[in-house]
Amino acid sequence: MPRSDGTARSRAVTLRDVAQLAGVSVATASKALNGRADVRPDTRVRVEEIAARLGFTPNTLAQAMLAGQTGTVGLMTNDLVGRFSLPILMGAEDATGAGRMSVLLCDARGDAIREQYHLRALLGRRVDGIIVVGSATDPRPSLGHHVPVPVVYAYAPSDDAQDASVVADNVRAGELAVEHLLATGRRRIAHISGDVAYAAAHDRVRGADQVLSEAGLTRVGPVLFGSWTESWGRTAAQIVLDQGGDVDAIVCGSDQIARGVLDTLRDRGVDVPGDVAVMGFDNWEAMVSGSRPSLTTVDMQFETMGRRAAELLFAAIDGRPSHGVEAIEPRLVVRGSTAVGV
Amino acid sequence: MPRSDGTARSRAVTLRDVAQLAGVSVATASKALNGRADVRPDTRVRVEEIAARLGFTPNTLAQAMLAGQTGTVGLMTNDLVGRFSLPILMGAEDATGAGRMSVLLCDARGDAIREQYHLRALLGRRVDGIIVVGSATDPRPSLGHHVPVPVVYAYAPSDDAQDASVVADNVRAGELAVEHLLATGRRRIAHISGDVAYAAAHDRVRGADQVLSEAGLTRVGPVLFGSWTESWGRTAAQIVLDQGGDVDAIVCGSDQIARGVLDTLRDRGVDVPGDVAVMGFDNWEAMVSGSRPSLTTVDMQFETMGRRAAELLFAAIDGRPSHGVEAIEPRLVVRGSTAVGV
DNA sequence: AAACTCCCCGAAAACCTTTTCGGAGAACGT
DNA sequence: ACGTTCTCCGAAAAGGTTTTCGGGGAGTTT
Repeated sequence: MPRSDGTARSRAVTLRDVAQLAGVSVATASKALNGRADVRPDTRVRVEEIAARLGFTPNTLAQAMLAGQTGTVGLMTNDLVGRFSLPILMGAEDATGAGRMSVLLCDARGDAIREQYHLRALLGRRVDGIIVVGSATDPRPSLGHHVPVPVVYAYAPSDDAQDASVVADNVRAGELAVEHLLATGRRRIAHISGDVAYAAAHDRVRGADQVLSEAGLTRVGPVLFGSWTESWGRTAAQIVLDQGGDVDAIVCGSDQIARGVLDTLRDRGVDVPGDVAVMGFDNWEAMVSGSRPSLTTVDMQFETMGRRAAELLFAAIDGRPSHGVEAIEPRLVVRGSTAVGV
Repeated sequence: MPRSDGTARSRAVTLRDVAQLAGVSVATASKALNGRADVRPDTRVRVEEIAARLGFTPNTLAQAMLAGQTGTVGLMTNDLVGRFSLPILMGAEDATGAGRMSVLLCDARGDAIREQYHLRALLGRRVDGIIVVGSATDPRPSLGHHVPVPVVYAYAPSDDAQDASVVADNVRAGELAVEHLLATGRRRIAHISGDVAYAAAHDRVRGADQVLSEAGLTRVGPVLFGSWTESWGRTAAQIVLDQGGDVDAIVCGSDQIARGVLDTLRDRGVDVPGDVAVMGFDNWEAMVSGSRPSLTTVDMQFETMGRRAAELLFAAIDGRPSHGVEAIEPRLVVRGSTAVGV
C-alpha cells in the first residue's frame, strides 16, 4: 500500500522486529522495554535504542487481549449538533485523556436502531465502559442490564434507578436565579420559559417559584411557555410589558430567550438593569458576551458533568459502581443585566 | 467485578463458548456465523441460535489483529470548544459510521506535546488513518511522513504540500457574498472583517474585492479589522456610518459581527434591508435565525468538509492517496437582511 | 467390493504482546 | 573439582478469531 511519500507502506513495526535486530528474544525485548528485572543493563539500552530507532509502538490491541482491559470507553451521544453534548464530551475526554484512556465516539442521533447498532460496535471493540449522553433532560430508556460493561448516563438520566446518571440540577438553577434577583433588591419577578415539553423548563420554574414563596413573594403573572428562541423572547417580553404588571425582573428560560427579551425592552425604552433586571440560563458564551448589556446567567456546568460522568464510570470499571441520579451544582454568573450600577 | 444489577460481571462470551455449547469446533462456529461454505445448514442454524442466545459479539480486536485493519480512524481536534470542529466531526462521524468504521476521538487543544502524545496513543491502537482538524484556517505543521498510516487535514491545511488537506474556500465565500449583493442591486459596499491575524478574514476580503473590481466597482472605505465579536460589529458599523460614505450594503466577516452591525443600524434608524443590506459568514444557526431581520450568510459547509475528509482518508487507506489542498464550495443562504421586499 | 467423489468438520497456524518457568552459564565457596 | 547460588535469557502459553489444509465419513460409480 503506497504512502503519501510514495514509499510502500510497510506493516507496523512489531516487537519481534526489535528483538530480531537486537539479537534477543521477544521476551527479553518486552522485559527490557517495560522496565522489568532480569535484563542486563547493556542489553536493555541496546533494545531501547533499536526500539526508538525503528519507532516501535506497542500494539495496544494485543496488550488489551492479554489484560482483558482495553483502556477504551465508548461515548454515545444523541445530539452532537446540540450545544450540550459538546461540553460534556469535552469534560469526559479531558478526564479520560489524563488517565490514558481513549474515547470511541458515536452519534446515535436519537435513533434507537442506530443506538443499538453502535452499542454492538462498542461492545465488539470491548470498551471498558460506556457514557450515554441524552438529548434532553427527560429520562431516557436504559440500555438494559444485559450490557456486560458499566454504563453512566449524562444529561438525560436513565429511567432505571439502578443505573448511574449525572444530570444538571435545573431546580437549583432556578433557585440560584431568583436568590440572586432577590439579593439585588428585585421583588416583582416575571418568568419567561421555553418549550413546555422540556422537563428542564419546569424544573427551573419550580426552583424559582420555591425561592419566591419562601421569601413571601409570588411570581408576577403566569409562566410564559413558548420555544427556546430569541423570537419567542421578544414576543413574550411584549406580553409581559403589555399586561402592565410593573415588573422589575424577568427570569428567562435560556440565554437565547433572554436575548430576545433584551431586544424588546430596548425597543420599548426600558432600561436594563436600571428598570428591569434580566437573567438567562446556560451561560452560552456567544449569547451572553455579545448582548447589551452583558447577560447574567446560570452556568449548568456541563463540562463538570462530563468529567463527573467519566469519574463515576472509572469507579464502576474499578469495581465501585454507583446507582441513582447525581445532580451537578450550577453556578451563578453575574454580568451587567442584573448588576445595579454597572 | 460486580455489575450494576449485583451479579458478577462475567467475562465476555467468546466464540469458544458458542462452539462448545453447539458441539462443534471454533473453526466451524466461525464459518457458520460468517456465512462461509462447508457448513451443513442445520449445523449453521444451531450455531447461530446459540450465538444469539448467548449474546455473542465477536471480539473486533482479535479480528483486527488477523486482518491488520482495525476499522478505526483517529480524529484529532485542536479546538473542541470552537464552532468549527464540531460539524466537521459530525460529517466525519457520519461518513465513518455508514462504513462500519469507528472513531477514536482526542483533543490536543492546540498543544504540540499533547498532539504527539495522542498520536502515539492512536498509532498504538493501530488506527487505519487519522483526520487532523485544525483550530484556524492558517496552515499548520504536518504530523510528518514517518506516520505509518494515511493522514488527512481538515479546516487547517498541512504546511506540507504532499499531505492531503480539505479546507473551506474563503475566497469563494467572499465572491459569493458580493455576487449576491450585486445581483440584488447594491453598488456601494463596505466590508467589516474580523481578527486581522486570521487568514480566513483576508481570503474573504480578497474574494469580495475581486468580484467588486470585476464589476468595475471599488469597496467603500477600507476593510475594518477588529475581532470576531458582536461588540466589534457595533463599533465598526458606527465608524462606517460616521464616515458618511452613503453605503447600501455591508459585508461582515462573520455572523456574529453582522449581528452587531444590525444592532447599530437599528439604533441609528437605518432600515435593513431597505436602506442597507447586511451579510455574514458561517450560517451559525443561533445567530442568523434570531436576528432582526434574519441574516443572509454564506455557509462554509463544514459538515461536507468533514465527510469529504473522511472520504479522502478512506481512499488513502484503500491505496488511493491524494495530495494537496482541496477546497469545499461554500453555499449562499439568502434571508431577510438582503432580500428586498421581504 | 473397491475406488472415487463430495460434503462437512477439526487441527493448527497466524496476529502481537506479556508473563511464567526453567535452563544455561558464570561466579563463588569449600 | 564439585556443588551452590546468581544472573540473565529464551521457550511457551495465553488471549480470540479467521483461514488453510487435511481427514473422515457417506454416497456413488465401475
